[in-house]
Amino acid sequence: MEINKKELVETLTKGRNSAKKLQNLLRQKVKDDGLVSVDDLVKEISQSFYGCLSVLNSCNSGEISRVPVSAHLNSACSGDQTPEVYSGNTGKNITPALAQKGRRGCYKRRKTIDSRVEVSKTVEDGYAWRKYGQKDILNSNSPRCYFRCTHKQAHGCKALKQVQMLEDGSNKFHIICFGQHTCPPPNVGLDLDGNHSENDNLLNSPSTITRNHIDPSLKQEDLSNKVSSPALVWKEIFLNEFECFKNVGSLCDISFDDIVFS
DNA sequence: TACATTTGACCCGA
DNA sequence: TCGGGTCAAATGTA
Repeated sequence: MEINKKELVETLTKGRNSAKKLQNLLRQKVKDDGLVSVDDLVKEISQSFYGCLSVLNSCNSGEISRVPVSAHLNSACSGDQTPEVYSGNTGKNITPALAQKGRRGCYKRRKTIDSRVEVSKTVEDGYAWRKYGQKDILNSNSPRCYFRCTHKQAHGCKALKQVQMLEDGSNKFHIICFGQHTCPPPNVGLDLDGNHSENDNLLNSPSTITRNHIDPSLKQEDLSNKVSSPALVWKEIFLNEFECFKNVGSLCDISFDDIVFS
């Protein structure tokens, strides 16, 4: 496949710089002055990453580890691609007890085409997630955990996430994301220049997914692996993104240094 | 007290 | 029919 590597690097760089602008905006509590809005920056960031993913997806070799399905550039930030989840009414009779309690498990099965799949060493992504279920999966020793955005109530955010530990000994997680976040972006306290932040609410957030949520037995081990600074969190996120791109054969000759940080 | 997690029940769809 | 996704009561935690 032929991929415009320069375009990918430029798009990633643009996204990264936009994130930095957003950080400065939010940190200084600058109100929308008409020059550039927070919403615009968030949109720009999302477009940058989705743009890269779309390029990769369009050249899908079958070896891609991160697959943004139905996520092309123009629709990625529309916020309306969140799948319809709950049917609420199937027309079937329900027992009085159920009618009184409200129906449970009433939903439309998610279509995988509305999902984004990734394999990552970390489960943290900066967003606050609330675990709403866990299931043992057939022929799998690792349970699958189900998360929804903590801000579902406050902001009506419909983002969902499924996390399951891989059984290949790689200590990585298979993550499936559904829908787009409509809540404010994650931690703005991250210092993109590698400095410590005054507002480190990412690591302190009780709702941030950790390995403990997937496998409580990792609790002790996880302490030693805990990221020590916001800057490292950011770097880790970026390296993870980059690792995804590197998994595509023709991109292997791009180094992380090719992404110019301003 | 408020919010998060656990866990069994319930339902859909393959 | 059964595996998987979600609900919601019970429980835990700060």
